Parts: sequence; structure tokens; C-alpha cells
Amino acid sequence: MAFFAEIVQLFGIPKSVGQIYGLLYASSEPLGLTAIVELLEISKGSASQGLQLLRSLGAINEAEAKDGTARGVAYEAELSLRQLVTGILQERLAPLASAGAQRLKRLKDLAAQAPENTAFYLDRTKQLENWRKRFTTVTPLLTALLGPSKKKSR
Amino acid sequence: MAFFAEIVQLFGIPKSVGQIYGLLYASSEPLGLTAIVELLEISKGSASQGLQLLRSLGAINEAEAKDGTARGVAYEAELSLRQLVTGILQERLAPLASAGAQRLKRLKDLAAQAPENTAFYLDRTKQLENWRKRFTTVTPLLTALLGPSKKKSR
DNA sequence: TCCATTGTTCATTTTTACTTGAACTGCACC
DNA sequence: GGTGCAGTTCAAGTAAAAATGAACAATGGA
Repeated sequence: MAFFAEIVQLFGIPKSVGQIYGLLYASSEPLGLTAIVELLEISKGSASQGLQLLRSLGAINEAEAKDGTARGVAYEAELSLRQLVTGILQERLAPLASAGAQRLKRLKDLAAQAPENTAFYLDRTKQLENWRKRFTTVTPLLTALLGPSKKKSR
Repeated sequence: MAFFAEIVQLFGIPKSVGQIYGLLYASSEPLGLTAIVELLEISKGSASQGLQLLRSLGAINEAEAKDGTARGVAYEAELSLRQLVTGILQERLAPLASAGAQRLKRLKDLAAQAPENTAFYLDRTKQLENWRKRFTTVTPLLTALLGPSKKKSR
């Protein structure tokens, strides 16, 4: 759990969320909110928000609790590396990339009107454009590389 | 600058560091610490630490200031996407990966000795091992994809 | 040699982000 | 319809991270 907590922090995701994922990862059966609160000794609020984030990232899945007593929803950890990575990419990077595209347009105009160094500014905006393009081409490649997650049919 | 500030925050890098990089990116000539402090209106301390981090990431390079008056060191932004990405990977992810490898060993032992669910735990540790492997194989591929930064010889 | 400038370090303050806990909703079962 | 559990939301508190600024090297000119 500590391991996951550290990893996710690299991506600006709160530690507690990493802990929750780690707990689910290490649990042989799906856990519900209440179980998580008890095992991690965190507040209901934290756990609820953490689960929301993990859901939005596609890092956890609903699952049938094994004991019939299941009142609420139970979750288990998503194990596909591809899914995890694409989830983060989509939720975090993509918004920035599209917002960046708009800004880029405005920048281009500004650069063209610059009182001096116009050539330089145009050059830099071109470079930014280039980065953006590479990002959009490399991303799908990356997820494809991580893709073949189903080694065994199972 | 705001753009870079947002991007770097995704990787857990302080906003001000992104600003500094953005400033250097947008500057047609290298800037020294003093200039950065004045232009961004941040403290000397922040700027100094920010530059240290950027240096350690290989995101900036020393450069000759154009006006001969240059007393201290001046920096310019590293433009190679490959260099930027590998810098972040090396400084941030790599340490975790190697630390993770050690933990993994211990985990394996623990899993083997688990009073119950041994098979499950062994399975999960195997999975972690698998992730680590894929990480180490994909990383160089990724940087290679970003590699051909010298489109034109210049 | 001494002063001015550049740059670093670190204790303190400020800001940001996370967690908490209480109030609230909805549902299931009685 | 009422009671209790599962889950959400949000204002307030708390903890963690970053910025500040002052004290301290180091270096280069005069």
C-alpha cells in the first residue's frame, strides 16, 4: 500500500487514494466503502472521494461481494496496466492538451504581432505545435505497447 | 508560462519551477538568476531552488549571455522533448522503480509464508513483477519514439 | 584588499491541498 | 411509514508543500 501511495503521488494524486488502490490490490475479495474505512482508518468522506477518483480513472471495478450480505457496492482493483495508464492519460493529460491547443492559437497571433523578435516567437510557437503533435501521435502508440495485457486467456 | 506551470504540476513539480522554464522558453536570450527574480517577481530563494531542480532534470542548459556584462551564469530552456521526458523519468520514476524492486523481494517472501490465500498473494506479486518488467522495457522505447529531435540539421 | 554582485541555505511564514466530521439523501428491509 | 446502513457533499480544521527573506559563501573587479 505504501508503494502505491508513493507512485500515485508522482502524478499528483493524493496519497490516501493510492492506499485505497493498494488495499484493493492486496485484497483477495472485493471491498466496500465501510470495509475500507475500517481497514485504513480513514474517514468516510476521504474514502468516498477516493473511490470516486479511482472510478473516474477506471482504476477500480464494481464486483459482486462473495458473501451474500453485500448491501452496498464492492470494488476490486483494475489490474490491466494499459487501462490504468490510459485512465490517467485521459483524465489528466488530455484536458490540458486540448486547452493547450486553444491557447496555442492565441499565442500564434500574438507572436505574429510582436513588435520585435517576431521570427523567434513564431519559431517557438511552431515548436510547441510540434510537441503537441508528437504527443497526440505517441500516446496511442504507448497504450498499444502496454496493450497485450491478456497473455493468458483465463 | 501559465501553460508550463500547469503541465509540470501534473508531475508534482512546483508551479514556480514551471514558470521559470516557461520564461526561459519564451526568452530569446539566456537569463540569469537576477533577471528571473525580477521578471517573475519571485524571491531569490525560490528562483535558486527552481533552477537547481531544472538543472537536475536536464531541462535547462548553461549558455553564454549575449551582452558581455554577464557576471554569473545564464540559462536557456532545453527544447528536446526527448531530453525533457527522460530527465523526468530518470529523476522521478527510476528511483521508485529500483526501490520497488527491493520491496518486491520482501513481499515475495511474505506472500510465500502467508497463513492463507498464499496462491493469491503469489499471483499478485508475480503481477507486480510483470509490471516492473514492462516498465523497464517500455521506457527506452518511449524515449526512442520521442528521439528524433533533430529534424533539421541546423 | 575590499566592495559589489551572484548564488545558496535554511528557519519562518504563507499558501495550498488533504482530511475530517457532521448534515444530508436514498434505499432496503422490517 | 419508520429505522438503520451506504454513500455523498461540503464547510472547517489540519497537515504538507512551497515561497519568502535574511544570513551566509564565493567570485570577480576596482
